[in-house]
Amino acid sequence: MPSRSLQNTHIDARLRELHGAVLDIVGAMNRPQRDEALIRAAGIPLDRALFPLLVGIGRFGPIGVVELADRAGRDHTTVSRQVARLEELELVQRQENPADRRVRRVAIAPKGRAMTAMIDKARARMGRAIFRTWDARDIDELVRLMRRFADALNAAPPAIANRRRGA
Amino acid sequence: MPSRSLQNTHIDARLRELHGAVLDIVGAMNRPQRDEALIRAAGIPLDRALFPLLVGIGRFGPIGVVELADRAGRDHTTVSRQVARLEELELVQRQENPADRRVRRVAIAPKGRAMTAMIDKARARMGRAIFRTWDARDIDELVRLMRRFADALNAAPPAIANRRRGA
DNA sequence: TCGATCATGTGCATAATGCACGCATTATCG
DNA sequence: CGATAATGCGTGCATTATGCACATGATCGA
Repeated sequence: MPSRSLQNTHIDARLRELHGAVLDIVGAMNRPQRDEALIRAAGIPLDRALFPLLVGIGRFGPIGVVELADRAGRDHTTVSRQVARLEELELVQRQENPADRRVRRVAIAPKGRAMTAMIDKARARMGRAIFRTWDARDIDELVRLMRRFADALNAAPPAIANRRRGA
Repeated sequence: MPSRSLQNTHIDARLRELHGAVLDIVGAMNRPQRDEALIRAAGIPLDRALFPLLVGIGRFGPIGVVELADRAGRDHTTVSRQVARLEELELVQRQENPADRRVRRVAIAPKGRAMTAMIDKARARMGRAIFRTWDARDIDELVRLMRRFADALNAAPPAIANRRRGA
C-alpha cells in the first residue's frame, strides 16, 4: 500500500483534472445559448432567468421557495419573485401545504409540464447523440460515479464547502 | 445484442439520472456560499461576480475576453468590464498579443495567483475529504469519464446544444 | 485590395439581485 | 404549557450586473 503522501499526490493530480471537467460541464450548463435553443425547441418564449427554475420545479417539485433558491444559488427573495412570474404565466402553481402552513410548495402546471416535456425530449436527443459511441458499461459507470460525487459534494463539511437542505 | 429501442430505453433512464447528478453538481458550484467561504479562506474580499472569472483566468489564462466570456456564459461586454475591475485590483493584467493584436490576453497577476493558490489549496482539502473513502480505481474512472463527458458536451451539435470556442 | 469576420470596449436602458424588514407558522426548551 | 428561537415566505428599495446597439482597430479570405 502506498504511503499517505503518495496517495495525496495521486488524488491531488486527479482532483485538478476533475476540476477542469467540472468547470467545462458547469460552463456548458450556464451557457445561455443552450437554454435559448431548448426554449425555442419548446416553442414558448421564456426569460432566461426563469428557465432553470422551471426545470428545477419540474424536476424536484413540488418544492418550497427556499429550497429551490438554495438549488439555484440565489437569494430566496429573488426566486420568490421569479416564481410569481412563472405563476402568472401559468407555468407553475403555488399550493398551500396543510402539513406545514409556512411553506407554499411550488408545483409545475400543465402548461409548464408540456414545456419541460419538450425540453426533456430535446435533452434526450442530445444525450443519445453524445453517448451513441459509448459502451453501456462506461455510461453506467459515469452515472454511478457522478451520482456518488454529487452526493459527497452536497454532504461536504460546511466549513470548507457548503451545506445543503439543512441536512 | 439488444434492439435499438431497448438501447434507447436504457440510455434514457441513465440520462435522467445523469441529469440529476449534473444539476446537483452545478447547483453546488453555483452556490454563493461556496465562493464566499473560499474567498474568506483566501483572506481577500472579492465580489462574487469576479470570483469565477479570477479562477477561470488562473486556470485557463492567458485567455481572451471573448473566450473567457464564453466559458462564463456571459456577454463579452460584461466580462470586459469585470476584467477591468480585476485589473484595477491588480489581480490580473491584460497584455498585448504581438501575434494577433486584436486580442488582449488576460493573465493572472502575482496577487491574483496568491489568491487562486489559496483557493486551490482549500479545494484540494475539500477534495481529499470527499474522496477519502473512495477506491483509487473509482476516482480514476470518475475523472476519465467526466472528462470524456465534458468533451462530448462541448462538441455536441450546435443546433441542439451549443457551440464552443468557435469550434 | 476590399469586404467579411473577429476581438474588444463604451454608452445606455433594463432587469436581476440582495438586503432589511415584517408576518405567519412551527420547533425547541425551561 | 409558555416563552423564545427558528423557519419559510414575500415586499420595498437601492444597487449592480447584464446585454444590446454601436464603434474601433485588426485580421482573414478571395
